Amino acid sequence: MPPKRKAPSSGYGSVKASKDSAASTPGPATPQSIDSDDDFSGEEASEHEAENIENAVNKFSIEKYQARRAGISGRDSASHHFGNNDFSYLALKPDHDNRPLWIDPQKGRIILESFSPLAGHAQDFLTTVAEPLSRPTFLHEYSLTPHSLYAAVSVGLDPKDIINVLDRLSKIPIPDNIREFITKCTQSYGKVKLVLKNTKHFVESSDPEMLQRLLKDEVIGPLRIQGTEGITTESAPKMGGLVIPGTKNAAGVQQATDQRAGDRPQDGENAHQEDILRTLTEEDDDDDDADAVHAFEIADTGVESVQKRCLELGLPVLEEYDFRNDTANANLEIDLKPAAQIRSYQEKSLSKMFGNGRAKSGIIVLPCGAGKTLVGITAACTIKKGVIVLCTSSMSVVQWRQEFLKWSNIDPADIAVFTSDHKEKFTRNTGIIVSTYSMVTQTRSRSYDAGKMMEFLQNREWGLMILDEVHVVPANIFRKVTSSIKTHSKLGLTATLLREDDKIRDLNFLIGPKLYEANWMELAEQGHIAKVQCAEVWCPMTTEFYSEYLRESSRKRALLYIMNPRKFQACQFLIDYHEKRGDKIIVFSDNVYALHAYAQKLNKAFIFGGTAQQERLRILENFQHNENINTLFLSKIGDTSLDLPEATCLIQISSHYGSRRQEAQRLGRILRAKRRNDEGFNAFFYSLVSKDTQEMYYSSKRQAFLVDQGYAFKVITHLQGIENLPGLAFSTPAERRELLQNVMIQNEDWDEKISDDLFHRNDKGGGGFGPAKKKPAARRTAGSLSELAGGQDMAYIEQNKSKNKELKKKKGESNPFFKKLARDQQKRKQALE
DNA sequence: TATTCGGCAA
DNA sequence: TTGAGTGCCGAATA
Repeated sequence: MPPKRKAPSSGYGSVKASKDSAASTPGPATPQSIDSDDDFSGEEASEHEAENIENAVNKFSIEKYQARRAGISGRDSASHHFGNNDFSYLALKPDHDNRPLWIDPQKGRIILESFSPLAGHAQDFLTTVAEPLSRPTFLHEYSLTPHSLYAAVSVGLDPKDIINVLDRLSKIPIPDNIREFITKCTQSYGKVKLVLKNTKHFVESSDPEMLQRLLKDEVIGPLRIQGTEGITTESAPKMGGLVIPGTKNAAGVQQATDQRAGDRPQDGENAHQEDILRTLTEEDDDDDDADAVHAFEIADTGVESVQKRCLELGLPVLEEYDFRNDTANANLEIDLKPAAQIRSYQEKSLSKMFGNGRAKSGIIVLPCGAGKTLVGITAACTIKKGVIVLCTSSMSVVQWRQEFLKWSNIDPADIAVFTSDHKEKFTRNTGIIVSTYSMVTQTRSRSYDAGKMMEFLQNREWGLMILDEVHVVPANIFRKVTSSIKTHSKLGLTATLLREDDKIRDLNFLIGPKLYEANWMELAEQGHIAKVQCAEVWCPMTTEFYSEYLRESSRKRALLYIMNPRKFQACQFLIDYHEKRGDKIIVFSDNVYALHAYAQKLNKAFIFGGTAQQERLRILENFQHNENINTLFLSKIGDTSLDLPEATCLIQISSHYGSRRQEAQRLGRILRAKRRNDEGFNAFFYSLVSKDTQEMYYSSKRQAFLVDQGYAFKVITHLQGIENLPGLAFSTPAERRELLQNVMIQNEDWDEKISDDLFHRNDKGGGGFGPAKKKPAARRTAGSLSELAGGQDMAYIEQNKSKNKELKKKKGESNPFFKKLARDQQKRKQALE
C-alpha cells in the first residue's frame, strides 16, 4: 500500500490566529464565512478600526480556500462531488435541464456541468465572480469568496447583476444566505478608487457620503492635501473610444462584449437560453451608470497609508489609471506590429484590465507558452506611457526586450535594460526600462551607475509597471518596489498563482485583484498550448534499497529512493523509447548527485548550477539543433529562467517535496510543443516515483494543481518491454549492490565533517577537492567527481573540437562545482567550530 | 578595457 | 526543513 494519499490542510492555523475569522469560521472545510458575522458595509466599518492590518488582510485570505482545496485532493477525484455534495434534497427549478449550475448553500460552492450548451458562457461568468477550485472534464467546481467577488466588482460587475445571472444559470433558486453573502461582500468593494490624474493622487468615489466618512477618519483625513478643501465632482468617464490594439478589428471592450454575443450556440437555442445570454452579455453595460464621481486629493506620500487604512476599514481601494486624460506624462511612441494578432483569451484578459477605459491594476494568470509577454506588451501599447518591466533574472530581462522589439514598433533607443552589467537609459523623454527585482530593491551598497540609475527611475513617473513571474517574489520585495517607484498602474503576470506558503494572498492588495485566469484544458483544446499526456510511473524499490531505506534517516532516504535502480531503469527505458520516436527529452532532478549519476551512466549532457554560462549555452544549443543530442538532464536550474528550447517529453526523477508550483512550472516547459502524434498528444510528462516511499505522498501533493486544471495522471506500474531493453543498467544484483554501496558512501561523506587538510589540497587546485584523503571519499571522488568535469564534453567531441580543447584545458583546473562544494563545506566547518 | 571570480544576502 | 541557485558588487585578471 502506498502512503495514504491525503494532503494536510496546512496553513489554516494562521488564519485562525485572527480572532475575527476564528469566531466566524465553523470548520476548516468552510469557505470564507457565508454565514459570517463579518460586515464590511459602511455603517459598521468604524467598529473595525481597532483591527491591525494583519487581521484585515486575513479576512481576504485565500488560505482557507487552499486548505479546502487540499482537503479535496485528498480524496479521489470524483467522490467528493457526490459524498458531501449531494444536492438531491434541493428543490429543482422545472426547467433545470437547461441550466448548468448547482449551488451548494452550505459552502458557497458552485458546480458547473461543463457539458451544458451554456457552459461556455457560464464559465466566463464564473471565472469572473468565483475562484476556480478544480476543473476536471465534466464537473467544474468554483467557490464564491470575498476575494473573488471583490475582483468581480473591480471589473465592473454589480451585485444585482451577479445574483441575476447566477439565478438564471442555476438549477435551483439561489439560497438566501448566498444572496446575502454576495450583497454584503460587494457592497463596500469598489466604492473607493485611487486615481492618478495629472500626477496627483485622488481618492474617488461615486458616493459622496463615503468620502465624507473617509475625510473624518483619523488616518486618512490628515493626508488630504491642504488647500483642496471640499470634494471635486465631475462626470464619470465614458468607455467609448478606447481601442486595445491587436484585436481583430482593433476592438475595444464594447465590441468584445458584442463578440461574446456573437459566440452564441448556433443551434438548439430556445427562448430561455436567449434570455440568459442577454443577461450575460449585458452584464458589463451597467458599470458606468453613475453620472458623477467625487474625489479629494491626497499627498503622494500618503498613498500607501490610505490603501492600508482603507483595507483596515474593509474598503479596499481599486487602483485605476486614467491614462487617456494624462497630459502630464509624455506619450510613448509604441504600437503593436500589424502582424501581431492577439488571441481571444489574451484579449479577454486585457478587456478586464481596461474594462472601463482606464487601466486597472491586477494580476493576469496564463500558463507558460500562452503568451504572457504579448499580453504585457499589448497593455503597454494601449497605455502608451513610460513602462517599467521587472523580471526575476537577467536572462528574462533580455528576453523581454527582445519580445518588445519583436512584437511592437518601439524604437530600440526607447527601450533600455538595467541590470548589473548593463545600465542604460533611454535618451528621449519617455521609454521602457527592463530590469530585475533584485536590481531595484537592492539595499546594500550600490555601484555609482546603479545609484544614478535608481535616481532616474524614482524621479520620474511611470504609466505601467509590469511585474513578471509575480508568484515567486515575496511580498516585502513588492512593497519596496511599489514604494520606491511611482507608477500609475501595475500588471502582474504569472502562470500559477500558487505557493505552498501563504504569501500569495499579499499580492491581492499589493498589486491588485486577479483579473483573469485561463483554463489550461481549454487552451489546449483550442491548440494554443500543447496537449500533454501525464503519467506517474511507479517503480518498486529493490529489496536491498528498501531495507536501507527503512533503516535510514530522512535525508538519506531521499537519496535512496531517487537512486533506486528500478527507477533508473525506468528512466533509461523511457529515454530510449522517446528518443526512438524522435522526441526531445528533458530529465529533471533536484538532487545534484543523482543528476550527475544518471547523466553520467546514460552518457547524456547535463546542466546544473555549477555549469559555466558559456557551457550552458553550448549545451542548450546542441540540444536544440544537434540531432544526436536529444536528451538533457537539468537540475533545479531548469525551473527558473533558463531559456529552454522546445522539448516534447519531460521526465522527472526527483523534485522538491510537494511543490505544486514546481510541478506546474515544469509541465509548462513542454506546453509550447506543437507536434502532434497519433494519440492526439503533443507532449509527455512522466513522474518517476519509488513505490512505498515518501515520494508517493509528495507526488500526489504535487499533482493537485494539475489535476485541478483538468490533467489526468495515468499510473503506470509496469513499462512494457523494459526487461528486454539492451544494455539495461543495473540488471545484475552485483551492479545494484555496487550502486547501493556508492550511494551509502556518498551519503556518509556528504554529511561528514571535513578535515582541514582538504582545503590545503584544494587550494592547490589539483583536479578538484581532496582526491586523496579518506578512503571512502577517495574512491568516490576518483570514480565519479573527476569525471564530472569531463562528462559534459563527451557528447560534443565530434561536434566541436576546438571547444572541446578549451574544455580539456580547464579540466585539470578548478571547476566551479568543486569550488562551490569546498565553499559549502568550509561554511559547515566554521559553523561547527 | 572588458570579462571573470569571490563574497554576500535573502 | 534544507539546499541549490540566484543576482549584485567590487576586485582581479589578461
